[in-house]
Amino acid sequence: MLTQPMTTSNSFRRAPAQPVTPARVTMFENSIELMGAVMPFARGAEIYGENEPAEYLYKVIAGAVRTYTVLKDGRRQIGAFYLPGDVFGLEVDDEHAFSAEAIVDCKVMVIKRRALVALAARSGDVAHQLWTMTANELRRAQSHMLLLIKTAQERVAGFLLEMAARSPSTAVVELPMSRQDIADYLGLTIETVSRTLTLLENAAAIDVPTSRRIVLRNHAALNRLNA
Amino acid sequence: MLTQPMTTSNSFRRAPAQPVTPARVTMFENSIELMGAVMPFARGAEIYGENEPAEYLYKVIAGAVRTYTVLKDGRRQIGAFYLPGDVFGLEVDDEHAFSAEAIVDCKVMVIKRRALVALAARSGDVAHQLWTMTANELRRAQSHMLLLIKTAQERVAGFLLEMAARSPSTAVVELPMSRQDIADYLGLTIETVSRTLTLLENAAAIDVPTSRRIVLRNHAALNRLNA
DNA sequence: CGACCATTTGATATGGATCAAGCGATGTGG
DNA sequence: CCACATCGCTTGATCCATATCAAATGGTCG
Repeated sequence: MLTQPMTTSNSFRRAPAQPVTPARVTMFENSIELMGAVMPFARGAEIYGENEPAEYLYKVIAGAVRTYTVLKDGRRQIGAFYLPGDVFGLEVDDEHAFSAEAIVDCKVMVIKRRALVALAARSGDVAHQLWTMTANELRRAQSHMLLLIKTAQERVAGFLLEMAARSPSTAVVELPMSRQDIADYLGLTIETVSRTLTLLENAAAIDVPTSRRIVLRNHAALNRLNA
Repeated sequence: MLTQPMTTSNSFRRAPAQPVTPARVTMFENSIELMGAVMPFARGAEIYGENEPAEYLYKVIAGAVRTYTVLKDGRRQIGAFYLPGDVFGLEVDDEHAFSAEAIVDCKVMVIKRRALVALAARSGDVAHQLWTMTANELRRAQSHMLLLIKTAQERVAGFLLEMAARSPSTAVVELPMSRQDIADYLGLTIETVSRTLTLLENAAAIDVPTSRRIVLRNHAALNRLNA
């Protein structure tokens, strides 16, 4: 029984886009394929919780995932969004630092961490892949950090450009997440996100045909904002 | 010839405090010792620049280092502070993501990245260490991210607790960095940092006998703020 | 059609930024 | 040794971007 109704559009399939050498990809992907099982998660379902032992790592096959943590006062900070092809939940420690939830109905490949770490001990290539994936997360966290010190316009513009870069089309962004998710990712309120989108629309930088679809009309203008 | 006069207090020596298993430490430290040369850097000197090829990685022996990036509009964001025992400049990519500067006169061990990566390819332990160090950076970046969405009081309290945890004494923090550095680390202005410290002092949470020395009088109160 | 939920829009409040001045420690030259 | 310049820090007054509170709109599903 699913914890949430299987509703609406989970039509967010994309090609993996990891910048690694073909040889390594193949080799590593093969390892994953061998060890991983694909599991479905319903919209809103928890994939793992903060402070739970990190027994698995995960790869998004279809759908979208958010990781987050909740501060003492109830504010939620989203650490990252993961789209098809992205790996998440990779920890060196034995505990997850964030919780993970399915944003929409998802298919996620689940891989035993111990098995992969063991394999890494024998294969330099696998070890290098684990290291690279962690470093990619580090880069992502660092640029997320930079977003958080900017103005609302810069954050929203930066977010849209980031999503566009990860989308099949750099012109149209299909957002799997709600305004609240975006707000919690950017450290803003839902109202400010909404107002800023309206503002960008009025400035002819974007179109918002539906709330979950954003057309980037003027990358230059967005980049200019993205200080 | 030094780029900056050898002035004032660079009396910031601390014991390394990396949470790794003794066996691994020894093994890895030996590798480093073998490959690394200790170099002095004068206060304010650049250790490496953003976008420079990452040929080396570094370990602070004495002093303190900041990494930073400058946004288009001139704002500077400090990525991290590194104290004795900390490793920095470790990249999987071939380029540094941030610039690094000596905050005070420093002694820094410099290690050839290629040599270490090559060693990692043969030694699972070294590979694991590289991975662990990158993961530690990731943790640090993630908690830094969380700081940046908080209020000024929470950020300053969090910063002080972080510094205290890394200090030999958890009660007295000797700050190697200026208010401007702290401000750029916390995403605040120098004025707000100063005001907040005064506020915490008035609230009897801390003492500020000199501007670079902070006495934590009430950890509980600081923790409470650190939402 | 009507209820519900997400999003947008409007009005007001506020925390931190900005602009500006004062203060204290450190170092310099007379 | 003292007067003065400099620099880092603190304090004060005002402004503004974003949060907060509140209401209207719109899309979705029963």
